Amino acid sequence: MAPHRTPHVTRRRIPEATVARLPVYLQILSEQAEAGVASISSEGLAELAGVNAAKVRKDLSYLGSYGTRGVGYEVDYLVYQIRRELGLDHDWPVVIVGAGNLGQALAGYGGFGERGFPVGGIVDIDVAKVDTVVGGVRVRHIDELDAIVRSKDISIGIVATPPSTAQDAADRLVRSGVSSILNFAPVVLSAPAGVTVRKVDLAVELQILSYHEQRRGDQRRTEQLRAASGGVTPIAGNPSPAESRRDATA
Amino acid sequence: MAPHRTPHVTRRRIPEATVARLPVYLQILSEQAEAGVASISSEGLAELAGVNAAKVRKDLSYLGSYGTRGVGYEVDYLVYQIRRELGLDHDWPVVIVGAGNLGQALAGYGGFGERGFPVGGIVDIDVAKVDTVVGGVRVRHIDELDAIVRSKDISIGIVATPPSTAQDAADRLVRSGVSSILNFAPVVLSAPAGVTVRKVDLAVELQILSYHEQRRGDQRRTEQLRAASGGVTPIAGNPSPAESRRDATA
DNA sequence: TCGGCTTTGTGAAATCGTGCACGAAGTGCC
DNA sequence: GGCACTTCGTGCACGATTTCACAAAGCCGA
Repeated sequence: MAPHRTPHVTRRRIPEATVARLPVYLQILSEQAEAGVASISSEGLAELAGVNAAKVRKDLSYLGSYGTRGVGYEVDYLVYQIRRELGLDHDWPVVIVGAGNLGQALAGYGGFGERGFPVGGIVDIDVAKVDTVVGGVRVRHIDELDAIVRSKDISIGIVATPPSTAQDAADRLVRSGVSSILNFAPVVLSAPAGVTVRKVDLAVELQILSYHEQRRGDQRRTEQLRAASGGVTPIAGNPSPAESRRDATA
Repeated sequence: MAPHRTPHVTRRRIPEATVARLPVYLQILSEQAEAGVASISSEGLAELAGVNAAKVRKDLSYLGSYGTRGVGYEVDYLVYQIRRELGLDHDWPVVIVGAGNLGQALAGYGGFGERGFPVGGIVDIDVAKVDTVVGGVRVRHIDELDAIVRSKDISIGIVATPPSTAQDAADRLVRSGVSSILNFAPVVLSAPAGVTVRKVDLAVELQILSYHEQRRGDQRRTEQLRAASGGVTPIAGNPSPAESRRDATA
């Protein structure tokens, strides 16, 4: 019989929206733990995370029942549970494909290693880049991708190539055995079922902001028109009633 | 009476989920236009964007009725309409706060300017960084933020500081008159109503992937157990039936 | 002009995510 | 031990989003 590592029976599936919020809670809770806070209420956590308290409770309820009524949640234990659920009880080395501007920045950005995702390798197709060192890691040729992935048992790959070669990069990653891909190239990648792909597109984020800016402009213009045309003068309402904050991802 | 610039009466509000997809369609359509494709069906666009065709039609319907039944959509016209709706008919200069690793990479990443978001300025609080040049832009001191924002009429700010100073950076941006913020720091920013905040957190993205990886591992272990315990042997089912692809943002 | 074919635009149903409201459970004071 | 108070866990209603299904519309060849 296989040794029973953790008694971690796959509990009910966690909704994607919740999964996207857990890392945020984790971040906040870690800070609180650091600051010596021992327990926190759903209200308190909600405040810090900028969400509704009921949502926090519902989210946490997917982990099981780890709160104490009348008291709140024990910070340390919550940190432990969330880390376990997210699979953060061990490191996940990542490999970066593309050592251009973005790839270098990602490799140089210490934040990954600290948070459990050390850069296990960075590769590029351009031989001129090979053997240069970025963020303490030597760039290797993309043909070595297989060897790197296998030797370090990597399952997460990061695509940081120009758009034209992104699909090729993804295909190579999949062939090497990677099953999760974080794509920074502004293209839609296709991958076989069983491989999770997430995309981060900076220009898309800015375009979404642009939409809201545009909309604000329209609104102001419309209001000015209405005011100028001598209708009922609005009595200093909120400058913008709707959306107050938005947190992305998901 | 105010001059009637565009006959752009604020049409019905576009759902946030749709707004997040429009930039992706735009990207694809621009490529198609480039390649000489004159018209495209919802089916074709859906295929390229990795979404459902009905969704594409509904999304586009929020722009008005720009398709021709039996034929499809005229690519050029669609590009024009989406750009207009997203407010991309003019540039939106941005200001970057924080000239560290990430700030430099963002400034150096040419993709912004090309897609309508030129870097109008980059500031840092550290005088040692001031006057260095990154991506063709001279770093200036954060005290000059006001002047930069006003002189270039900037409404979008990018926070690329360490987490500890991110809220301060955001506050300064708001005080300078910026009304949209893209936050790269791993903290939850608070901002007054009327200011749109979006967050991009690379570690969060990786943690979401980690969750899925973890889950896959659990599943495989469970299957092995089931198989080993001598039940009905499954006849080579899909290694992982569920999720095939996911595109991020929002 | 007509009939067959394609593809859009959109009601309606199904699904997913959010927030309220409240019973249940625990704490601490008297 | 009992009472007042706090905070969790969750059923339920509501709103947003997705998907289906199909009538309406346009194209084209006969």
